[in-house]
Amino acid sequence: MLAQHFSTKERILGAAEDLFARHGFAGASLRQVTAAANVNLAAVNYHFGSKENLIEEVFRRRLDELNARRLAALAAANADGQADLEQVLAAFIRPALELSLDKNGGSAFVRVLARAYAEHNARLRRFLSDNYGHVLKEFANAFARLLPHLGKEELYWRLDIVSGALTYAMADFGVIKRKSGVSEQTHRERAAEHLIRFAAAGLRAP
Amino acid sequence: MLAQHFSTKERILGAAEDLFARHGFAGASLRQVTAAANVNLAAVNYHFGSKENLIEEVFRRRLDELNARRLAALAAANADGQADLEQVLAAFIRPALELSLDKNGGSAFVRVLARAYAEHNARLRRFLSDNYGHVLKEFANAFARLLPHLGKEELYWRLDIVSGALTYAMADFGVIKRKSGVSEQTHRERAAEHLIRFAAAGLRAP
DNA sequence: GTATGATTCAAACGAACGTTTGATGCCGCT
DNA sequence: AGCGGCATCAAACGTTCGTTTGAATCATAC
Repeated sequence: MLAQHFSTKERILGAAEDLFARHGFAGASLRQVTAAANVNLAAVNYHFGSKENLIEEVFRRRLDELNARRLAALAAANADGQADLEQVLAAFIRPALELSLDKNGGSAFVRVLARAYAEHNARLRRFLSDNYGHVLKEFANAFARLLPHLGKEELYWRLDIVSGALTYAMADFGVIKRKSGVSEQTHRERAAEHLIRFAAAGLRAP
Repeated sequence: MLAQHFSTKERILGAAEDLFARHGFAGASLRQVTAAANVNLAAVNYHFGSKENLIEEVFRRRLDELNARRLAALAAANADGQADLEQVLAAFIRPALELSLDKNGGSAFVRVLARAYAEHNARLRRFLSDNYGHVLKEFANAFARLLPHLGKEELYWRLDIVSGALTYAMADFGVIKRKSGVSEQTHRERAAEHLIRFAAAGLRAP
């Protein structure tokens, strides 16, 4: 399945990402994963220790970069004076879009991320909040500065709605189907544009 | 677990709904379900034929009523003259809210519904589109009349975002935690209010 | 009261699961 | 050449999975 010039660990991570996206964490077996990765069944427990650890590594591999990109984009937006709402939204949304366009399984990962929300699994939520928490805080602060008329609770509600819409849209759960003449890249870029416009108006609501 | 005065079928459906919400379709076993329902393991295959059929029945039981309520609310909103955007949004969102407040597992079901989106399972998607399709069409028409400045494609994108945000918010995936002084009912009603305000502004965006 | 059909039951089916084992291959070292 | 360690391998571990079976139990009708 995956090219031979990737290491065993990388091939497992890639195959796991793809199969977790398609069948869920419980629904994808290590036998399916190792078969798709063209490695021995025992390799998962040798390199990762357990299936649970493998799941966490699938997240860590992508989230580290996603978080870094989001913070960098936010810093860049703030660098030239006060950023406007659309710029901050873009700093949050565009890195997720770019990730979803990554050649090596990025589009699978955004769907895995959406599944993580559906799993109320305590260990996974804790892991994600440890890796995500400070990023969300930074963005909440940026939004609070731009929307001073909103109370703190009101703001949190709206940001929650935004991340829900983002998760759902990037994971392609909706009914909108990509038209045959439109490339996957263009399709997702349009999704991001619509999302930013919609979210900006929603956040500005009185 | 479930009260004894419910029939075997109903007890299975209730327990399945709860466990599917908590562990997913693959993650919840029929042994867990039948133990929680206090029925024999073989009862699932006797009454439903298979696990897949049981999953579909879990959906059918709730969706029939959810769809009927949404259409009734839409008709009522249109009855007294032209409904405004908030009324049509409420006709879509409030029935989902009421369902989530249902004493007998409604809040579990909205989470099951969110899982259904994450599963790209072809059979399940087909089943849902068969049972959901005409309702979404009706609402799309109502929104189109209220937002004539939006092109058809633009409108569909935005409705997709709205249903994503709704699914996510009702399933309680976000970081917003219910405050200790606030009842579950109040918490969800506030979520619906925020959602309607946010979505109305987003849909009206130029 | 007994025959009939629907339901429930304990037990078992083969298949698939995550994990472990111990042997074998491979590579850089002295 | 021989050693030491990582890495890979086929095979097996015990457990759990969805499903099936055939007997026991229940309710209803005559």
